[in-house]
Amino acid sequence: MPAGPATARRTADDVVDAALEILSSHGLPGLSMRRIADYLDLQPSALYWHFPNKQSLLAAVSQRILAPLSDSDATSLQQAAQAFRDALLTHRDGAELVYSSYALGLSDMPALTLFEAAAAGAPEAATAARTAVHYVLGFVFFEQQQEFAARLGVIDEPDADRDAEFAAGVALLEAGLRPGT
Amino acid sequence: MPAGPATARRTADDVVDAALEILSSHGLPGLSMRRIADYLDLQPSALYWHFPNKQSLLAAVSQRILAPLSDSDATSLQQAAQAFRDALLTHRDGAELVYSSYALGLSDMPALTLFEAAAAGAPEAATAARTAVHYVLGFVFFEQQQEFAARLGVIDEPDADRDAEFAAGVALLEAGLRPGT
DNA sequence: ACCTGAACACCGTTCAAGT
DNA sequence: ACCTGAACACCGTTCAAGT
Repeated sequence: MPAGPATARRTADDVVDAALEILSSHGLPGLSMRRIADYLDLQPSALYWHFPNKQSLLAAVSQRILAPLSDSDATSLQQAAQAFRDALLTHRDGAELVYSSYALGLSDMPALTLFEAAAAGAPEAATAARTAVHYVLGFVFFEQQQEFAARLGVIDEPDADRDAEFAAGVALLEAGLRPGT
Repeated sequence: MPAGPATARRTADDVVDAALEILSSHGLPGLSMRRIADYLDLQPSALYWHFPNKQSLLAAVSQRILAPLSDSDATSLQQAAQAFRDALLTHRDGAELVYSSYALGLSDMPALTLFEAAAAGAPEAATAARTAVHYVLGFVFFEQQQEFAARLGVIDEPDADRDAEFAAGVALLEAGLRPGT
């Protein structure tokens, strides 16, 4: 039973770990196959044994970012939206990465079922769930791009009341769901 | 007064024209500086006389995509959202391009003022306008990515009732604005 | 089963130099 | 004022070959 770095072979999960690390440190534009390989002391071509291409690697990263949503016990749209946003904010550029993978049909969207459950009973539950997904993804994407721009000094300051602004948008959706209240 | 292609110098507007042409034919991933230069019979480096970098060129493209909104006479959220979506759908990957430029703070967002005007009077007009911008941008981004995936055969068919689904989301926002109706 | 090495066809950007 | 030519430091992906 040999040991040591010479036999330290990697799994697909190790690759996703490395990608998440690089995502947080360099952002989505800096998340290259070559950088992931470097981080794992591998040649870039080695990654193509674990994943057929970069998109499917990114889809696996997306799934991992959204994994915490499985443990969510949200019972209202507000709680579900907050849990979704928290998961996206955990890694730099999380919203953009998740959004692309989802739109390409390469990963499913656990937030959708969470939202549907939270809106259950309302006549427009399905529409509200989809609308909420777009809203949260869009809001956080915007939020994270602003963080990046602020770091570069391109724009002045990140908005102070982002939590309140986020909640206000969700409240509007909730109000639309219960027209008589 | 010399004539002919030897003196056919280009303006920044010509560059934006070329970029829009390439966006529609090759999509955002295919919109490279080198391809734009090729299209204009220029060296890639020539573009850097007209724009300091690719991001600012993209911001100019974004402004042109949104230009039709200035002529809009929308008086309801529904009308404003429809005009916004139409502008984004006019060019392939329009939503993604506009979204990034906007989030980076490189271009302003005419749809915001359009939405605010349409929601004027309601207590949550400002929040509704921002929420609607995220919703429309997110919806169309998703829609255009699905078109791309469908073209590749990755997913089966584009959703049939996208117009109705889009309108339903907007209706939900409008209902949230008028809680007693 | 998992990886190396080398290659292919690309990128954005800079900068001296031309006209 | 507007552009060329050449270079720099990158990309994703393929594929034969190694262990």
